[in-house]
Amino acid sequence: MPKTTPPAADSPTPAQQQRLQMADIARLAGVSTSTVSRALSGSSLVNDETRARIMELARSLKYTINIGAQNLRLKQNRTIGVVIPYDSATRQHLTDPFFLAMLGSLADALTEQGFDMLVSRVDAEQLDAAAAPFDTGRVIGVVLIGQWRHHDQLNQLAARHVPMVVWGAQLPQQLYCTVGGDNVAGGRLATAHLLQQGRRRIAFLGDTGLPEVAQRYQGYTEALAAAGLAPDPQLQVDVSFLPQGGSEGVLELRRRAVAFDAVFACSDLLAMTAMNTLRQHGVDVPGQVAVVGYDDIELSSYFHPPLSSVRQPMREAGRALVAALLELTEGRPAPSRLLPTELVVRDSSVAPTSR
Amino acid sequence: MPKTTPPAADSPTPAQQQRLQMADIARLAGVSTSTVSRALSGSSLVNDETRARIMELARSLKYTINIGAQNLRLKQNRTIGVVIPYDSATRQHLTDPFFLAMLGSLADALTEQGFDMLVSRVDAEQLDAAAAPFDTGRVIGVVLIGQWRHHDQLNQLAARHVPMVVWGAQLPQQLYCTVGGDNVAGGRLATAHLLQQGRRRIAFLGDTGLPEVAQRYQGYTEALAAAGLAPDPQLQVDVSFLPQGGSEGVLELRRRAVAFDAVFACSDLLAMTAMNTLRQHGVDVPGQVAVVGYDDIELSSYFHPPLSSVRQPMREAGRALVAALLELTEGRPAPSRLLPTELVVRDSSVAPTSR
DNA sequence: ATGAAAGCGCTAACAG
DNA sequence: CTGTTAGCGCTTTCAT
Repeated sequence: MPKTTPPAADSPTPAQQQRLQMADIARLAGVSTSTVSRALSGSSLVNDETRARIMELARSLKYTINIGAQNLRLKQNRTIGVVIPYDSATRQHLTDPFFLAMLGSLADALTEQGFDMLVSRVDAEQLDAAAAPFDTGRVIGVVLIGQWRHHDQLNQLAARHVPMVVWGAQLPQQLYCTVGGDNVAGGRLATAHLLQQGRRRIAFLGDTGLPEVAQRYQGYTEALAAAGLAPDPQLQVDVSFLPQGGSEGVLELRRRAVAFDAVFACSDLLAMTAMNTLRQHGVDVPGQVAVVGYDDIELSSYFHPPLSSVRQPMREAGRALVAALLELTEGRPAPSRLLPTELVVRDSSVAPTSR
Repeated sequence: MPKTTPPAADSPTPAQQQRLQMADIARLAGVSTSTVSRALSGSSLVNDETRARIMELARSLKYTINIGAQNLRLKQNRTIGVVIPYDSATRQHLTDPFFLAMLGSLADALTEQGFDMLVSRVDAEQLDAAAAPFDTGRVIGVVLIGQWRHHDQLNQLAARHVPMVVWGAQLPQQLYCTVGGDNVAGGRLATAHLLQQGRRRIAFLGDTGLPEVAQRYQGYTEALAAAGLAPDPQLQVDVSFLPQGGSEGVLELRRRAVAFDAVFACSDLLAMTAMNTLRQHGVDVPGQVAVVGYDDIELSSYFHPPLSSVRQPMREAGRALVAALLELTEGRPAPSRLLPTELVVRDSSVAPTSR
């Protein structure tokens, strides 16, 4: 008769609920742990009847294999890390809805693929910390949302062979894999649209020190050039992605006493606060100044007036990031990807007369 | 002379970068793994010089202890699960900024405490799936964001001794720990404020089938009662938390042909879409109808008109959820907590005349 | 078809 | 102070 000692009747560590483990199931089923292991993994090496019995037992006792031990033995892991850098200067707290939407999209894509998501935040000034969950073996790779100004640090991580894919812009001499929206096209679309609305003095709100913004600015200049216009440096303002950036941008433009009849902002949040500030100064949107934002966050369509915006394909973004990362973890190269952007035209950029 | 075989020069599994491990460091330092283990954990049992040498070696080689193996040996774990249920019917995709803000707040609180965050999404109709990361030993406890209508399922989880704390309302006969805003007070504050603005016909937008909403409604009726008014059922509309809910609510009120001079919406998103729909119907906000929302998401202050809202203390919420969960994982009881709410008054609820 | 035994990478007695 | 040994919970040869 097998011993039927209840699973470790002592309670030494309060944290340790004496969890059921494979040995317990084995004892209860009157077989060895090998058999239980095989049965639970659906091995054909085990008698059908035995397997059924074991599985039933496990299910009724709500036994589940300890993934940590399994991972150790199998040298496998199905967790990937998602790292959201924060700007240490502004201590920006994950505030832009776009980042959050990306997080949701990643969560969905990972769930689809049967992966777990370990989320962490790191100081953007110390991006190498992003590799910590990988170095400690917690995750098999890392998705980094946002490259900021840290191209070099990212290259270093890549050189260390940390499987990593970054949401951001493709840059020259880049050792890491990026997935990002087509920022040049996005900038071009927005600007061309504003030009088409008859606007000629289009202000650009965004910090061109950031790669993604720089590319949008390039698209902006391209569209201007195509219309035979030269960009006026006075119309470009380096503002941060913090919400109040939109307000500051508009104020700066007024300080410069530069005339403008449109604003292209590099995020919807910026566009919204810019619109508010314009309104406070008695400027009609879109009558006097047309506005286009970027990202097309959900709220944009509910804003007043509804905000025109450049949409990035979020669902696709999450999938592409995950797909690329999985390639890398398999040891295969992952080419960077550029996702298409589209312009969503709403009231903020279309003067009533031209509608 | 110690053998200096390079760490497993073969590359069998492409997924397996041959990671550096403790034995390698030990060999390189000419000591045993025990000594390395002790040195790295800062044990005083090891010679200062030896420890320094080992640590230097580890650092220069970027060696980090494999957490999985360490956890297994130590039977410890510093990962907690954050589960975001989604409504399977509407397939609502993590869309409300409030949930996202909560996620950020939790990330911060967990980082502060040196815990990792494993995020997963589960179908709200099968909330028992929320326990999976715990059952498999991946996490030591779970924070559930939102209780929806699944009080009973949550009770079952608690009965199974899954360490879990839920963001939501305190309910009678509840076996699990909740942390939540004081919904009754929130409802009371908002309603009292609207009454004070001279409004008497205050519509309530929110599905009272949800515990949190029911409590806000109770606060609403209490405030009405304090003013000697009885709630008019015609003024309450069960709308979902989806953004379009606000619009549907307003349309329903018009269909009922019921007069109202204020709207209290159970989320800011609802309030915003309600305001848009009112405007589309030529109703002035706040002139004819004053509006108050709930959650005070960041965008509310940038909306037009800026939205009055009941604020929940997000930073505190994350901290409280984490603190309660850690208590539970330590085997101590964790009492449910009610966090204070406050009303943030902005233009949407204050008619220009009364300003 | 099943069990015994070894070992994934680490730590903690127990000896020296 | 340091090394040897055993074992965390699991999977997998290798026998039987």
